[in-house]
Amino acid sequence: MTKSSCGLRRELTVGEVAERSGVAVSTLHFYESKGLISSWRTDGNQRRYGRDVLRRVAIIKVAQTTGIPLAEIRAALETLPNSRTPNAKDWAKLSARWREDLDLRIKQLTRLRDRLEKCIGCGCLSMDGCPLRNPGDKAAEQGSGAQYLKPA
Amino acid sequence: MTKSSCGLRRELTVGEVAERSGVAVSTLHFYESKGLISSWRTDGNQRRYGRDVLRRVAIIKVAQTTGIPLAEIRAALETLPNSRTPNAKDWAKLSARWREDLDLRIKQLTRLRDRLEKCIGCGCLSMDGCPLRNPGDKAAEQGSGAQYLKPA
DNA sequence: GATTGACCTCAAGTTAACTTGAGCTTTTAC
DNA sequence: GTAAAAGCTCAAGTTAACTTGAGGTCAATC
Repeated sequence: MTKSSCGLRRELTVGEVAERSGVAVSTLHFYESKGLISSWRTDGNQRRYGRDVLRRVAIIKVAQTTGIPLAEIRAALETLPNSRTPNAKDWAKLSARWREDLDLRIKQLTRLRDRLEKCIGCGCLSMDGCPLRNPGDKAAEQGSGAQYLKPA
Repeated sequence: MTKSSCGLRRELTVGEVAERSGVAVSTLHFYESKGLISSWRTDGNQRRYGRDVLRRVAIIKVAQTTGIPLAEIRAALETLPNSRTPNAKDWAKLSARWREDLDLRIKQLTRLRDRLEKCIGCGCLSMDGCPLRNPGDKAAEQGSGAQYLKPA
């Protein structure tokens, strides 16, 4: 902080990124180990980040609120160019990708809500043919873990 | 199955419940251990379930698709009377409770989608004041685990 | 120049929601 | 009446997404 009063210093330390992005240092290490973000090292082996890491982290967190697992987020982030700093267009593509997911998820939840309204009071929920139980409930059928919108 | 051709036999074995509800036997054991469902035992120590367990399981699975954790689901299920078999009104109350959650969740996701649209392409995402990052992002700020709609 | 705070690595712990497995008992079916 | 199928218990394993801890280094400060 004292090192330079220039607000546009290029490199960020892990602590700075943590503070500005609101995630723990350990989480940043973790994300890096998972390939979600990247850094380079100083002579003393300390991580340094480019400013776009802040946006990446922001995106990661936003995507997570929709229920998208890190693996999916990682895959999406990999579509960003890593030879150059991603520009507005690159981010917009990502945005579009998730917008679809979000739209789908919203649609699913809305349908679910309407069915809930219709079905829960009646007897059909325990029957095989209940619209609440059956189509659209595929995700729930598949074993463990948190469900989320399917990649496609 | 052969024991009685009467479709309305009261008691269900764990295997029957598993088959009809689409969850594994181990999952039913697990739910029971977590207090989400209950059963009584035969002389031979085997579980027997009332028919309403099917509805409970259905409800559990439906609630899970919205991202509600089992602990929350359990709490909601506890509002059901356990002295008697829940009736339509009881289930309707549950329905209402989750309907609110669903509405909220849908609203959140919709807002998120709109913000994503507006923000991701521009530079604000990396800034503290970005509407995408800040209000409504409380859930994401709080450490680990899958985020979901807050109980209230 | 020494102390203190920020970093580093790597292993292990944590929570949710289950699944798998071992070893043993009950039922059902032929 | 016996063998296979279905159950039971309890412990341990699994995945995701992190956190915590131990033990050691780097760097900014008085």
